[in-house]
Amino acid sequence: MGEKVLEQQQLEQDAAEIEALNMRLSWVSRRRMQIDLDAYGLTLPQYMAMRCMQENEQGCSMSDLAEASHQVSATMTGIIDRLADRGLVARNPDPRDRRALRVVLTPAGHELLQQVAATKRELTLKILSELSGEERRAMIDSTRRYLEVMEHTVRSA
Amino acid sequence: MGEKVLEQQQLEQDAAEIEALNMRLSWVSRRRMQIDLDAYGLTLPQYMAMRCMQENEQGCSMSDLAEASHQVSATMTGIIDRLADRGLVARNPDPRDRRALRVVLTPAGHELLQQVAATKRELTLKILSELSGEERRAMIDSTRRYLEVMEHTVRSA
DNA sequence: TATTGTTATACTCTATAACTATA
DNA sequence: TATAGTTATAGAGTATAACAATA
Repeated sequence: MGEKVLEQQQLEQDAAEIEALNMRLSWVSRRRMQIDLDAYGLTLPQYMAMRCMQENEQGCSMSDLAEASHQVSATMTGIIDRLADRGLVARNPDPRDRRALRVVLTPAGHELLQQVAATKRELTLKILSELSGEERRAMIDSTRRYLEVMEHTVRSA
Repeated sequence: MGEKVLEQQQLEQDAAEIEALNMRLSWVSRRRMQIDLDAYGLTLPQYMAMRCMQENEQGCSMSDLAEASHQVSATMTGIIDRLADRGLVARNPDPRDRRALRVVLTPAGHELLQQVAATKRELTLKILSELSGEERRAMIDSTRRYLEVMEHTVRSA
């Protein structure tokens, strides 16, 4: 009975720990984002859609938006309806394809996203101020590494 | 112009990086949990409620369950209704207080949770097998540290 | 024929307000 | 009077299936 058995035990123990931490992290980070967005009357799917438009100056098709948030396009219709009702986004025709749309942020939409960003930045800086520079780097590196493997398994699922 | 300015720039840059990573992590870990649960026809709120009962042998009151998932009790009624319809949980009377309930897992509920745990464990081990023991420890430590500060800011929000 | 997007429908989660039964 | 839980109601997100317009 050797190192291999001990190694396996350690692996199982780490797995249990990772699972517990991940469940809490999943909850708390979702909760944290929702708190940030509540103040602006935005839901998470709405924010995700707006961020997608922010990164594409020429706008996004409904299919683009659906794919970016891993949803079917029928779901996206309702989300964009509600954002459009509030004047945060607009459905423009696609000059290249008369079936498609170019959904874009309105000036009000851009303005709102900037306010959200400022709020989030303030809270992030508050968190980070409790950590040393080294701790921050360690956190960033291991989070990135963790994401890599996580995203790999989600994609292949 | 000295170290302080450079430090501040580094802090801002780290903040931007943390925010981007956190958003992806929030999404991917939620997605990952949902994939695991889909196979068993469970939603995330249902699973959270069942886990709460699993950790309390004598059962949970509706208020306990609501508080644990940060929801109002009226929301919990619907979630427990659906679990009870499937025979996974049961509403028992509380002998101490005739207003209250002791919601418990049925044998079928326990059985299902064990199947879910096995599935999750298998995937977790697959992820961890791609990392060295040192990498795993680093990940666990920094995730725990990250959670600490995150949970602190969520609680105080 | 295939694709883009919407409509119709149904289910789950979420919250608020009104209510019943008990403490 | 206060608390535990449900019901009624409304709105948001999610998916599937059927559909219109266009490619």
